[in-house]
Amino acid sequence: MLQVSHIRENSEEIIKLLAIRNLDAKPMIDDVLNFDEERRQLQTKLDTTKAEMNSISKEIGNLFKSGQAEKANELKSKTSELKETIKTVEQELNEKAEALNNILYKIPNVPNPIVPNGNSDEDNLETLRDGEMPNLHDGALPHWELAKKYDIIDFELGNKIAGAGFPVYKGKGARLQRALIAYFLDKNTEVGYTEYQLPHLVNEASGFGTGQLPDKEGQMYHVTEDNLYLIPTAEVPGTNIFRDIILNESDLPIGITGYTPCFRREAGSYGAHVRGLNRLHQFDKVEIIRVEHPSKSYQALDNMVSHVQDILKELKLPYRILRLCGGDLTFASALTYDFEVFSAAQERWLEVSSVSNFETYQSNRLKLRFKNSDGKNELAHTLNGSSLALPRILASILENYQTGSGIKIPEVLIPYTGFDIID
RNA sequence: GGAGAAAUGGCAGAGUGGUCGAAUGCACCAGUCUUGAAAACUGGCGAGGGUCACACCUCCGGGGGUUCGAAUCCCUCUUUCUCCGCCA
Repeated sequence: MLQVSHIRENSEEIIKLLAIRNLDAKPMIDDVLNFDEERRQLQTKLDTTKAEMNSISKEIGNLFKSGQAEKANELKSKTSELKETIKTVEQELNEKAEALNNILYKIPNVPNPIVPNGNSDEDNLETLRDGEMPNLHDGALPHWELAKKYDIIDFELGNKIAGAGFPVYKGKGARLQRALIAYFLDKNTEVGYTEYQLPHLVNEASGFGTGQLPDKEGQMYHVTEDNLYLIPTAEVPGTNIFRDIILNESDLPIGITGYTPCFRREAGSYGAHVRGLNRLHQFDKVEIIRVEHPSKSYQALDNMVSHVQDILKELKLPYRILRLCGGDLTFASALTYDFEVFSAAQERWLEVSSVSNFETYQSNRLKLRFKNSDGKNELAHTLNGSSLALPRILASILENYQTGSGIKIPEVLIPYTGFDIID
């Protein structure tokens, strides 16, 4: 969420930038400013009343000590009115603060000025296209048919065991999946990310910390018995490592990586049950997360982009990078680059990674701060990205690397798979 | 799952109704000394709100209560530790 103090000082600019998201933020910002003003007035009133109460209490204590019980009891009778005032003002204050928060939760992050205008994914700005388009042989198949032909992914079996969107990987398919995970983790740790194994379920506080709650509650699987949520991405447990802590400036930058399965209900989403691996309820992903000094976060974002780029180059997959437009930008992000890989047999681009800078939007809610050179506590910037998401990478490898005699394995993966062809 | 104990600042650890936002030690920061470092000495050192800045208010695991007054008493929840049971 945005900081109230920041809104107070930059309301005009914020409204202007939020317009990039096609959002008329003026009414909400005005509400914030009004509620904040009222909140502070109530706070002052409460504080002075409490101060009065405190000084009377102190006096009573002194009177008792000096044996003037009668006087003390006289004073006591004065306090009941103050108590009443404190109670009612406190309640008003809580209501006001809650109203303020409820609006703040609804205001998305302020986009970076370079975010292009636009309504949908069609307006995203392609910033780079690279890699060779494969020349497929006649009779090339989409990955779901390849999966069947070589018996490496069983969608029906997953359907039987759990439901649609829970594929079962078998034999070389399972091994390729494991190879990709290991390869991605190695690539990430090579450039300095620390590997973590994280919980796959998180509590309510963590869901709030990264903003899945209260808004997107319906998108997560909820274990009601224990009030835990299955993670939709490693971002949730990974970023919550840093909830409620104050770092030293010298601790920055921090980079972590982790593999986790991701669980998504995809409730109400368009094409929830599209074919093959394109959209699943459970999938694997290796994530990178960074905590950065505010002055360096955009440099870090560039770094992450070129890192993901390196991996796609090594895998020799044709890809493009998109700078997401205002209409396609996720709620908490200030700037996002999406990576899409061209899947030759489907003849379409598939999103395989999304790399974002959240600036202080997450850290404000997380209370993730560092002590800056002035000795003041300052919110750090958080960033994250997939490096990378498995299913669509797998799909594009299967499709792009298919030949008449089997599916070749990208060279960099052979040490991980132990075989060089699926046939 | 059963029985017991505990939760205080970055860490350790005092504090059982008022003078406690909290002793002390360690860690950390600044300075003196030193060629430099260490040691020693001096000073500083939790967070949030509020203010131009002060004042002032809040926070001793979370929530509620008793009281003029709560870190301290009561209720409740959570977590941790020990023992027993079960178990990959």
